[in-house]
Amino acid sequence: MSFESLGLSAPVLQAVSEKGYTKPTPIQEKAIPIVLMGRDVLGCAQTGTGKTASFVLPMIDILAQGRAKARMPRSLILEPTRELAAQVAENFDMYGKYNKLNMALLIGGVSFDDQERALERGVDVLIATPGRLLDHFERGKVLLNDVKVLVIDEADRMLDMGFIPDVERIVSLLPPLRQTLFFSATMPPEIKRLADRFLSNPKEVTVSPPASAGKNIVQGLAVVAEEDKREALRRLIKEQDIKNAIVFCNRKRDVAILQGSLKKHGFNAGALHGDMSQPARMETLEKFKQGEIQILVASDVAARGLDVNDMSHVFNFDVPFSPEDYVHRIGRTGRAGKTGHSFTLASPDEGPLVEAIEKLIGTEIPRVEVPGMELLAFEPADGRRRGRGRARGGRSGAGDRAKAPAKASSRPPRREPRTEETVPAPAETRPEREPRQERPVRERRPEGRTERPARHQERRPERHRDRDEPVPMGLGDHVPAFLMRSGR
DNA sequence: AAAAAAT
Repeated sequence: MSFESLGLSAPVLQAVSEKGYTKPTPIQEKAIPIVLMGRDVLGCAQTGTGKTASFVLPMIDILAQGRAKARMPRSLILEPTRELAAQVAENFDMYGKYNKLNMALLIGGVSFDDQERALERGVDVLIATPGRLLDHFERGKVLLNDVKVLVIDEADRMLDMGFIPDVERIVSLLPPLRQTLFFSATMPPEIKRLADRFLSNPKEVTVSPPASAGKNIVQGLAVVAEEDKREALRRLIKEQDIKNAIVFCNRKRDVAILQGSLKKHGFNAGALHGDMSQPARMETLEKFKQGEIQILVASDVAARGLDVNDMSHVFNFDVPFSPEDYVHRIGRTGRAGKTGHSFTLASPDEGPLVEAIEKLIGTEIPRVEVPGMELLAFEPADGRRRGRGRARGGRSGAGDRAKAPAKASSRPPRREPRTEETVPAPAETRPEREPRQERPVRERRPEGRTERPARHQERRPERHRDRDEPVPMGLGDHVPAFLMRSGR
C-alpha cells in the first residue's frame, strides 16, 4: 500500500514524499479515502499512529478549491492543548507547501493581534484551543457559519480537561451541514454519546485497541523511597544510552525542582509545564525537538500527542494518577518502528497506582535494578495499621501525606485556607448542591442540625453584649421555643 | 489528587 493509491493530489503527494514518507500508517490508509469522499469519520486512534496526517492530508485537498472570506474560516480543528494545536499547524505547513492555504492558529498565552490579522485575511484552516477561539468569537473577530470541515481531536482528553461545554458551544455555532472528523484515543460512553451528536452517518475507523501499551517499548519499574528518586533517576540516566528523554512528574512544582536539580548535576535538562509562559513553553519544546535540550522534564501537558522524532527514553518520576496517562506518557517513545525505553520510579506507597496500570495494560511491568541502590517493596495496601501501630520514625515518605493527619505539618500550603474555610461555609452550600444524590440528604441534615444550635448558643450572648450593656436576665415577652426545649 | 485551558 502506498500513498499514491489513496486518492491524494499530486502536490500533497509531492510534499509527503519529500518528507521521506512512502507508506501510510494503518489509520492513514483507512481514513484518508473516507475523508476525501466527504464522509464523517469516527476515529479511535491513539497518538503516534499517524492520526494527524490522516486528516491533514485529505483536508488540504478538500480545501484546495475555493477561497475563504474575511473572518469566515472554511475549516476548524479543535485541540486540547496549545502544543498540539501548534503541532497540527506545522503539519499543514509541511504538507501544504505546494498549496496556498491560509492558516490561523488561535491559542492562548500569545498576543491577539497576529491572530486577528490572520482571521481578517481569511483563513482556510483554523486551528484552535477552545478557550481562545471563543474569546475571538465573542469579540466578533471570527464567524463560524462558513466552516465546511470540523475536526475534534483528542476528544477524550477534552473531556478530561472539562472542555466539552466549550466544544458543544462551538459546535452549536457551526452550520449543521458540514463534514466532521472526530478522534479519540478511547471511547467511553460519554465520548460515544458526544460523537453521536456531532457526527452524521460516520464511518468508524479503529486502529489500535484502546490503551494497549506500545509493544516496541521496553518497560521497567523501580520502587525507591521518595527522597531517593532524584538520585535514582540520575543513575538510570547515566546507565542508559540516552539520546533524548522526557521525564514526567505529576506536579508542576516538581517539574521545576527536578529540572533545577538535574541541571545542577550537569545534565542538559529543560522544563515544560502549564504555568510557564507560552513563549517559554514553545522555546523549550523547540530546543528539545532540535536536540539542543536532551532531557525534558514535563508535566502531563506533554503526555499526549507530542510528536518528537526518535525519542529514546521516557521516565516517570512519579507514577501517573490515571493509568491511561501511563500509556500516553510512555507512548512518547517507541514510535515509527523504533524501540523505546521507559522507566518508572515508584515510591513504596504508589503500589495501588501501579496495580491499576498493570491491570489496564494487562501485564506486569518488569521490576528493574537501579545501579547501586537498594530495591524496595510496595507497602501493604491498608495504610491504617501502619499509621497506628508503628512509631513513625526516620522515613517520611509520601505516604504521610495521604494518611497520617498529625504529620500533615510537612505540607504547609494545605492548611492555611483550610482553617478558615471549614468553619462557616459548608452548612449553607450543601443542601443546594446535593439534594438529589440518594442518601446525602438524610445524612447531611443531622450534621447541619447539630451544628446550628451550637452556633446559636455561641452567638446569643454576643448579640446581647452588642445591644445592651447589662445582659438582660429575662428575654422579654417572647422566649424562643428552642431555648425552652433545651432546658436552659 | 494533578494538569490542562481565556484573562
